[in-house]
Amino acid sequence: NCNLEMKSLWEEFNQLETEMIVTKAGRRMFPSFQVRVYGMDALTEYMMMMDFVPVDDKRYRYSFQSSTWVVSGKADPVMPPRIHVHPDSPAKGSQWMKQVVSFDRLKLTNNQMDDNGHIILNSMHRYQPRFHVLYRNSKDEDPSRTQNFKTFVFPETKFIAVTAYQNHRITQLKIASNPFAKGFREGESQSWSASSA
Amino acid sequence: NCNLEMKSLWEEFNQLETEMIVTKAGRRMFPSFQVRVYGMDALTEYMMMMDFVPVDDKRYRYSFQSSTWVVSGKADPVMPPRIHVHPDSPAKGSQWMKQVVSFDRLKLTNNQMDDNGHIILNSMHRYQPRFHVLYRNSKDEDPSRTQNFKTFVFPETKFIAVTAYQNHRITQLKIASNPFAKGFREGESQSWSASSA
DNA sequence: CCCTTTTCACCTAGGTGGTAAGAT
DNA sequence: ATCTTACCACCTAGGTGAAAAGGG
Repeated sequence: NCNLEMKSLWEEFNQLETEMIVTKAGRRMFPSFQVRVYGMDALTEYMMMMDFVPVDDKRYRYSFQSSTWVVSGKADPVMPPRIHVHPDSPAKGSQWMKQVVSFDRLKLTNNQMDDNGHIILNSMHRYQPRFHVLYRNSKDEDPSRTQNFKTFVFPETKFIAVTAYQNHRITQLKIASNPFAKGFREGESQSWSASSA
Repeated sequence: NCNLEMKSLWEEFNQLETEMIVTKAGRRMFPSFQVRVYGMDALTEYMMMMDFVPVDDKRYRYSFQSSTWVVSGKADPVMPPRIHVHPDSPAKGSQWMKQVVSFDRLKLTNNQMDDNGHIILNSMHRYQPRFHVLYRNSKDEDPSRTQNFKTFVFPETKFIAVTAYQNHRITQLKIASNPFAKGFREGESQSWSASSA
C-alpha cells in the first residue's frame, strides 16, 4: 500500500490546475512527488520508479481573458516515454518502509535531445505522474518471469507542463510554499507548514 | 586495476604528514578519496567500499617545538571498525569504469556512539585508508562462496586524525586547495589546479 | 597543559521566479 | 500573439578553518 505525502498541498495546487516548469537543463517538480509505502516484504528487494502519461491528446493554451486553460489543438508528437528509477533502487522492503520515498531530484525537461536522463515532456500538455513498485516473488527463478509491477496513481498530482507560469495564482502558491522561492515573498504573514522536507 | 586521483595533491599533503579533522557530527576528508578503475567485467556487478586501519598502535602528539609528530603513548582502545560502502553499490563494471569513483561524501567522526554510519576514528592516531572491490564470479551460485575481494592501498593517503589542525603548513595547504576554504585565502596568486572536482 | 566542542563568517553548489530578449 | 530562452538577484543547504570557550 502507499500514501501520498503533502496531499493537502497537492490538492490546493490541483484546484487551480497545477503547472510545472520545464526547461532545457531540467527543472525539479514542486511539490515534489513523495510517498510513504507500507506492507512490503522486509527482505525482498524492490525497485521504485515514476513515469508520466499524457492525460489526453490535446494541446492547451491559457486564456487570460477567462483565466482558464482551453484546448488549442491536437497533441504534439511524443517521444518514447522515459522512466525515472529512484536512485536508492534496488533496496529491501525494510529500507523503503522506514522513511518517506522522495522523488525530489527528478527533473522535467522540454529538450527532446536531453541526455541527462531527465523526463521529457511537451510544454502546454497535460500529464499524470505514475508511481511503480517492481518486485520479484523469488530470487532464484528466472527474473523475466517472476518480476511484477504494482502501479499507484494520485489524480491530484496531474499537471500542465509550461515554460513559464500562466496562472498567476499558481505562481503565488509556488512562491508561498516553495522554500527556494522565499526571495519573492512579500507579505510574510502565513506560515506554510508545507515548506519543510 | 585502479589509479588514485589527485595523486600529486595527496603526495604534497603526505610530505607534511596529512591531518584529517574528525568532529562529533562527522567531517569530510580533504582531499577526498577518488579512484579510477579499469579492467572490470562490464556486465558483472561490483560493490565498492572503504575502511581505515590503524598504521600502528601508538598515540601521537604534535611537538610545536620541533614541528614534528612524536609518540605520546600506546593506542587508545578501538571500536570494531566500520566499512563505508559507496552509495552507488551495487553497480555493473561498465558503470564504475565510465567515471571517477568518488568517496567525497564519506565522513569521519570521533563520536564512538555515532549512529549516522560515519567512520569512527580515534583522534591523534594514524590511519591508512583502504579501498575494496567486491565481486562475484557468477550470479547463480551461492553468494557466500563466490564473492571475492580485491583491496588497494595507496600509502600517500595515510593521515593522522585530529580535532583541530596542529601543523600550520597543513592548514595553509588545505586553505589553498579546498574550494570550501576559499574564504580564508589572502595572497591569491597561485592557482591550485587541484581545486575542481 | 593538551585536547575537544561550539559557534561563526565566509565560502561552494544549486534551486527559485522575474525579466527582457528571442523565436516562430 | 504566443511561447521559449538566457540571465539575474535572492534564496536554501551545507562544507571550510578561526576563535573562544570548555574539559580533564
